[in-house]
Amino acid sequence: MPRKASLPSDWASCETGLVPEAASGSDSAMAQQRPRTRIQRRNRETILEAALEVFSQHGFRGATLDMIAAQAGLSKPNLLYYFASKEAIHVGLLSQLMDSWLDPLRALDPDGDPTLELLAYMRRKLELSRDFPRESRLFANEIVQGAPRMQAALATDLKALVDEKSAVIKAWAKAGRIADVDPHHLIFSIWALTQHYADFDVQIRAVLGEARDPLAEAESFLDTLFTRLLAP
Amino acid sequence: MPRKASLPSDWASCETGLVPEAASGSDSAMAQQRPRTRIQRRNRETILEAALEVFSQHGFRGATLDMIAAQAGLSKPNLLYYFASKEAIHVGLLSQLMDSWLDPLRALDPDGDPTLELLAYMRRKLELSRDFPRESRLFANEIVQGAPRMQAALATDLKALVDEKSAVIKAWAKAGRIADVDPHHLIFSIWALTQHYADFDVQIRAVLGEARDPLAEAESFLDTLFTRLLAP
DNA sequence: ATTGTTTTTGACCAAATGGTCAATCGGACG
DNA sequence: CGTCCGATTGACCATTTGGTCAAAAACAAT
Repeated sequence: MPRKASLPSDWASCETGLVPEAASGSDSAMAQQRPRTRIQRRNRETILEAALEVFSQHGFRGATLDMIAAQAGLSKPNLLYYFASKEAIHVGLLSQLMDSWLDPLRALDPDGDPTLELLAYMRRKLELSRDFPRESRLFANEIVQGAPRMQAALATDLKALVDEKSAVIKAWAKAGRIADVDPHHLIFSIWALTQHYADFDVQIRAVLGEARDPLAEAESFLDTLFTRLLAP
Repeated sequence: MPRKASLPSDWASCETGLVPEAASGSDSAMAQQRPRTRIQRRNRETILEAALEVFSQHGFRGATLDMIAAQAGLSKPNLLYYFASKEAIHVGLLSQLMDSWLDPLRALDPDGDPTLELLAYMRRKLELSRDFPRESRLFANEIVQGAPRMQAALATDLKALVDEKSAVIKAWAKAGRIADVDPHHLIFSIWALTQHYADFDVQIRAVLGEARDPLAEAESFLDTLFTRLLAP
């Protein structure tokens, strides 16, 4: 697993509610879409990376175009050459993120061993907290403030996926293969417990003090927790 | 338990790291301290209440003095008559909050029944999420952004209290009265799971859809979760 | 080179925002 | 009623900030 990496991206300076990478086929008609030149792709990438750093640390309002420009090593007008507005950068980041954020849940296999599948899901989420804390905080910032730019995506895509997987979990419970717990809240608990280690990092480190590895300890603790919770 | 209430407050427009209500005894020497007139107490209260509403919804940078003034029904210069600056309001709110936030943990009784005590602690925290979601979000906002105005308090008071209670829990575990889990991470898990329902409220409601009571369901789910986790 | 297109930027702008201040208001008390 | 002091505010100010624009570089293709 990579310690520091970045997730995929796309062009669209317009509002992509949560549109995946698909539907890119036609490169013909309609104004410009998707990165054209290599330099465009590179600079958009640079800007999003810089914006992630700044937005995740200061929130949307707390971040300024100047900060992002400085972080990206570009001039402010140049940012706005690639993105229509500050908001467009933020939305770009968010929609890019949403997808990768749900992948671990998508990977939950209905045909696998219930407990192992759920534990694996928890571990994958914990890895995201370890490897992509900035993404986690960006998301947290957005949600805590009422998800002004994501509500739609939450109520449609997210809900759909969670409902689907909840049905799987419910079936497992009915079959007596795991304990009979509410699937939705089980998923919430995985989110809460794993993301907490990224979002509340400062608090956790302040309490634990130096010389401890919160994420490593978390893994074994959460392993125990969910193993006991799910035991039929 | 009150559905909507407010937590205690204090004057001090200066930075009260996290000073409790105590040490108020002398009302004599030293410049003005504490509310003098009734009207002052009332207005400071009004401002803090308004600020809580605004800060918790928009974060520190996202909130403006005009918003707070409007919410409080006061003029902007009037706000600044009662508080030295925007930051002073925020700090006032935070230090006032910290205390009430830790009360549930303080109440953990070393002489009580281990499982019942921990379950009661969890329930008390969940009640805070239900009755004081704005306070929870204010706190979350601050921590997610690196706790720029609270780090000191976290590393001293919070750590001290958590360490103290962790020792109690560890003793319970050693005595075989509860399962042998890491006390710090047990406490983290209680924080994560209970605060999640306040901080990520929009997400939870978006996923569950209307006509469900997240907090009520959470109580029985978390009851099950911690009961199973702690069973010796 | 020359021309046409894409990038880049210095100089600006209007709105928002935290904060100040002198002047006014209001009520308690003599 | 008049005085005094705390409370209130309209008008202002300096800075920040998202965003624009025309002109200058870079670059690509002929």
